[in-house]
Amino acid sequence: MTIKDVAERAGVSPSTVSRTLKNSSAISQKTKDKVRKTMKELGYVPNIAAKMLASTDSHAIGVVFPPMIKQDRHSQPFNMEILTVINHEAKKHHYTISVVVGSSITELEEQIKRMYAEKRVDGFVVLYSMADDPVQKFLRNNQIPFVILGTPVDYENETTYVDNDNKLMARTAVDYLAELGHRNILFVTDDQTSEVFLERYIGYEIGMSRKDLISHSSVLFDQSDLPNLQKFYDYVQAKHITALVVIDDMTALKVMEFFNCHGLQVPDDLSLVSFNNSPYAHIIHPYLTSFDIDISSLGRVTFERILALVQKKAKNQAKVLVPFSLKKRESVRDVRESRDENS
Amino acid sequence: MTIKDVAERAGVSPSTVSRTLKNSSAISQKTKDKVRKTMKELGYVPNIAAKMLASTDSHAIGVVFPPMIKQDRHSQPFNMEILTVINHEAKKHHYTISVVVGSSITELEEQIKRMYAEKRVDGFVVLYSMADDPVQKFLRNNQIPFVILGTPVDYENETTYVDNDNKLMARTAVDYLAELGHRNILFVTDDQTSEVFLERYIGYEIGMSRKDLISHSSVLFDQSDLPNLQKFYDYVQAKHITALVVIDDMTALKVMEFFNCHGLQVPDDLSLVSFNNSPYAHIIHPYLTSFDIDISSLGRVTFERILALVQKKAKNQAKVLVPFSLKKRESVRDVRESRDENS
DNA sequence: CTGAAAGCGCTAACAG
DNA sequence: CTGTTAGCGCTTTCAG
Repeated sequence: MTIKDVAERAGVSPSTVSRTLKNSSAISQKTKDKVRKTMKELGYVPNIAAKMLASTDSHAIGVVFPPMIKQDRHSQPFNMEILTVINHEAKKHHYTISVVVGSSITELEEQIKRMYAEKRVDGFVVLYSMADDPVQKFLRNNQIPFVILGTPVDYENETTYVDNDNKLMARTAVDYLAELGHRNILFVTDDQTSEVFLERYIGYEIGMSRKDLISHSSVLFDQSDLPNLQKFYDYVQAKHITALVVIDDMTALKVMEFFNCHGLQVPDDLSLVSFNNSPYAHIIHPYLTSFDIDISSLGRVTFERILALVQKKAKNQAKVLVPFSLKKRESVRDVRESRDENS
Repeated sequence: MTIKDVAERAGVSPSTVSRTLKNSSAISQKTKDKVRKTMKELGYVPNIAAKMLASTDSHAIGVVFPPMIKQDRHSQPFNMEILTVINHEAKKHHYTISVVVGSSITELEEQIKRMYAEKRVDGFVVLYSMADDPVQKFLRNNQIPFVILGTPVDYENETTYVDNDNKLMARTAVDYLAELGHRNILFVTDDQTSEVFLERYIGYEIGMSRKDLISHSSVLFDQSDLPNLQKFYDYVQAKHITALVVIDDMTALKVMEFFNCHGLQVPDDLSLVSFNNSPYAHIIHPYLTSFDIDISSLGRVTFERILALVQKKAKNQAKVLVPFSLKKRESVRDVRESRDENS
């Protein structure tokens, strides 16, 4: 089943068939219809290899996952969800998704280089962002189309990216907590290097200062680091912390568990808001108050952008911020009443 | 950078370079060395499209995920972990992984058909197994190489698959619980249609009958189905159930939470063993006693099999059972002492 | 053991 | 608006 067979059967030349495939405006509607009909009849499907060879584009996009350094990374439902959405969009446009996964940046880098050299993909979607990322550097230096799902650290004005407004989210978290009477609020994370942490932390700081509250350093929550855990606990007690903003739902769960073991209950003693609104938010009570980051939109827009780039329908840069929403559930308590009692 | 450039520079013909690439035995070692050296010098990377077109194989494998019907499916760390492992193996052999994900079987089917028609992949790895799966049927009918990660429902003797011995795992769970004095044991699942459920449930039944214990019907745990939840609770009370075997860690967590809300504690009132030993097993106390299914081996073996199939180095059928191990943690209690007291 | 040459199926000037 | 033709880079007979 080749283009030739179709051409012959339809009584036209191969190039006409090819043009019909691309829906070229240089072909009359009548001919197109005829050709399309015989394509259907013959069950013709274009051979990708030939198309790639002749046109040097592959109709495939590489999706680069963050390095799976810690086992925990695997458990972030985000990865699978975004893959599903992106793939769904890709399918609509007859694109295929190839993946780049690895346990180290180096591994990712090697794979990307090979994929690019082999011309297997037309461009990449990068699902993470961090400072001095060799992957990003390589893509940029070689002018390979890519879009970041996240906020770039460098070259922000030269790279296309889509993200939520992380700063605003964190500010919103602080505002919400402050409204309910919380004044001593802490930011907790499981990683202090990622750009998303940085953005959210800054948002927290801004939010705090706007409310004339003093912001604290972020605390790194690592289940295996007992001494620090102890310090964290003491700090919460000493500073009369009543609320925590936590980097993601899974970490929030762990934090909750930690305090629970030490006699502090969420939300009675400690309120908690986290990010992502993943399935983790509904597993155990209290269900988590969490920001919905709208993964569907993130994925859809991301694919639209990379498509525009590889098809050169877009100039080189664009940034898109996808709206979020706060899902209010059980992990936050209104502490105003106690204040009223005292006053 | 084409094969021609290399040929010219090395003073040989393009076909010699091509043969060197395939490490053909018809080329002298000396020539190979020379050619390889100049390939290095020139940084030559073969063009996949050309290779595909000429040889009709793509050096790519499609990985088919289970239909993401419920949001929860996204949260199974298994998917991401296995993808990482398979991709790692693929990389070693210079293969690329393309994914097939979707929210329905139909979506998966469409994608597979297209990928195959376009000759984008040489074969597939299917990460699930269920009765009357159109995907499997399509692959089988068209003689497309594929291996199932899981146990096939039909045509077991004609299809290559790799899995843990699910029956034996469930039996082992029962044995372990029985050893510690449990006699009334229930099997809990969140899905009664998958083959893995069936296998494990049968294993449970066998285990029970071997110990002369009466096995119960499996209970379907659905957080949103309150009436059934109530029946479940009553049943546990009425039958003096002391231990649960639960289909996976995430469900186990939910079950634990459910009983906790109703005043039954794990492991004091109820012991619990689950499957997969995923990160969920360590999030909150009591940490889960769970079967480690050795995802690394599963992934590695699976890729080996599909590679053998697409390279026709294997006959059409093989089954591999990967060993498992039981990680004993906090969710199971030894109840023998109380029995001793009574006797 | 090595080279020459004929494609693989499609695209994209270039003509008409 | 449509056909002709020359490749894209690699594989693979067929000769030698």
